[in-house]
Amino acid sequence: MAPKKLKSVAQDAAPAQRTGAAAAKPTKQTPAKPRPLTRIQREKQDMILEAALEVFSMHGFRGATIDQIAEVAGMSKPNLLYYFPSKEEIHRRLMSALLVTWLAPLEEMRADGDPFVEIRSYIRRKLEMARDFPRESRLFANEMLRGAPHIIDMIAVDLKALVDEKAEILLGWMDEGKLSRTDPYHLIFSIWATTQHYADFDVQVRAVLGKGRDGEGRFEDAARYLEHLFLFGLTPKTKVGKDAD
Amino acid sequence: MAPKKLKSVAQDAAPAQRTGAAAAKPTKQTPAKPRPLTRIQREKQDMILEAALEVFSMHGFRGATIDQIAEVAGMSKPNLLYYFPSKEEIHRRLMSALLVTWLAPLEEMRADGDPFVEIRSYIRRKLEMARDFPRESRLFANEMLRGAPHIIDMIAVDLKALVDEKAEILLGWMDEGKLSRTDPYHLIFSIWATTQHYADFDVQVRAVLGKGRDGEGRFEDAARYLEHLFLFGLTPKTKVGKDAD
DNA sequence: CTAACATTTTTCCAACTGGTCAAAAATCCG
DNA sequence: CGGATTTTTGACCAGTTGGAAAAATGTTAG
Repeated sequence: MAPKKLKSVAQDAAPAQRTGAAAAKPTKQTPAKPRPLTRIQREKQDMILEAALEVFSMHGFRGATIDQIAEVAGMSKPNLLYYFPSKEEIHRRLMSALLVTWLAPLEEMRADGDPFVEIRSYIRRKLEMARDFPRESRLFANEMLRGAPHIIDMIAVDLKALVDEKAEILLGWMDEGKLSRTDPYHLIFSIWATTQHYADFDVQVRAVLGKGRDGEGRFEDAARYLEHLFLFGLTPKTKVGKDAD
Repeated sequence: MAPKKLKSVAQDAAPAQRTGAAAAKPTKQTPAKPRPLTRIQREKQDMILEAALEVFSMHGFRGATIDQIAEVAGMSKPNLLYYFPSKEEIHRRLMSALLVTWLAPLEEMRADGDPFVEIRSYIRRKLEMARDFPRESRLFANEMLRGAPHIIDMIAVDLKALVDEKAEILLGWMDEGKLSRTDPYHLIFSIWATTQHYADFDVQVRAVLGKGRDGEGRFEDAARYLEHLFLFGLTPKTKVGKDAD
């Protein structure tokens, strides 16, 4: 229930070395002595990334400004730029951390589990993410809307591989008659779409549902509905006799 | 199949009267003599709106620039500003036209039709819109992601009213036992989510599905899958015996 | 042709943008 | 303490942004 903090994003990228052209070595990677990176540095970087998440997720990359991010992070623009070399770099860091987080729930789907249990808990995990990390969801959506310029590669490689793998599992279940036969890819798409909708289109959901039944109640309604939609939609005809509530 | 042009958006807003403070009357509306608006003016305005749709739908309001819109529209920035007083106004026009278009498919859902036929064709209409008007879908999504600052009122009033009405219809069908009993609001949300996903997350869908099966095939797969998902998920237990396909 | 009008282009501007830099201020550490 | 280092700040810059003015160029009716 309590939104556990996402794994800290910071890892290296020491403050911009300003001493001469020291760090200017265009060796692409500069792993020569990553310099431990003090606790304060990590904290500040996290504050910046947190603020950047807030701003990027609302306005997209181009619509966000460094000043705005700096203000939300509670520091001056030059100070922020002391910790990150550029706006792009902040975004990059945010995106690569996000991708890991975003793929995790699907990775957990196990071939040796019960199909319905696996799918149900996958849906629930995704729905929880939409509830607990709406900004991450919007950040992702913003990137997608723009054609995913910064992550298209990872999408086309890592994500595709993962989905291929899970689609195979789903197909296996269908072959065994444990699952109604449909397109496993579009099945996954529909889980993504329906769950993330509650984060990305939150305003609309709120406005349409009105005041009553907010927060947790809303979430439970959505969870119950989606469960109904997917499970009964996927129940193979042979097992249909089951009369659940 | 051929994406029929959306209704022309232009309606009034004559070229910015520059003669003195003529049009400066801050009376909010300036309907005093709308001036017929020549064919050429309407064409130019449409070109601008078309270009603006292209740009706004990719970069969001803040991320889009007038220069960019002007370039896409094939004219200079001041020339564009001759037809529209400001960037905001262009966006406003685009949004209000969009809302009408966006609500239309749901309005067609009739209480006196067959539930499954009605829902099926609603899904198909929405899916066709995602295919034929992806930019409109993304424009809408972009606005939602930012909290819908420009259309929250219409969402909370007109859209809500429409959804309330249709939810009532769905509830009626459920009462009559023609539809499995679930939350009608979340049902509508899930239709929106699953169909618009194909426009908004097109890059991802493409990347995951890979080269093969693009365009029409893709669309048909999605349509077939969604039909399966929703219809079987909504089939009341009493009618379940039907062994399709 | 020409006056009245519609359209387009050129020039300009103030505010904002991402980003730099040197100096000041904090902090660390022996 | 005092020097070295890290962090923060203020001034600054070149390019971009939304937009205004006005001059220049059509266009059209009489």
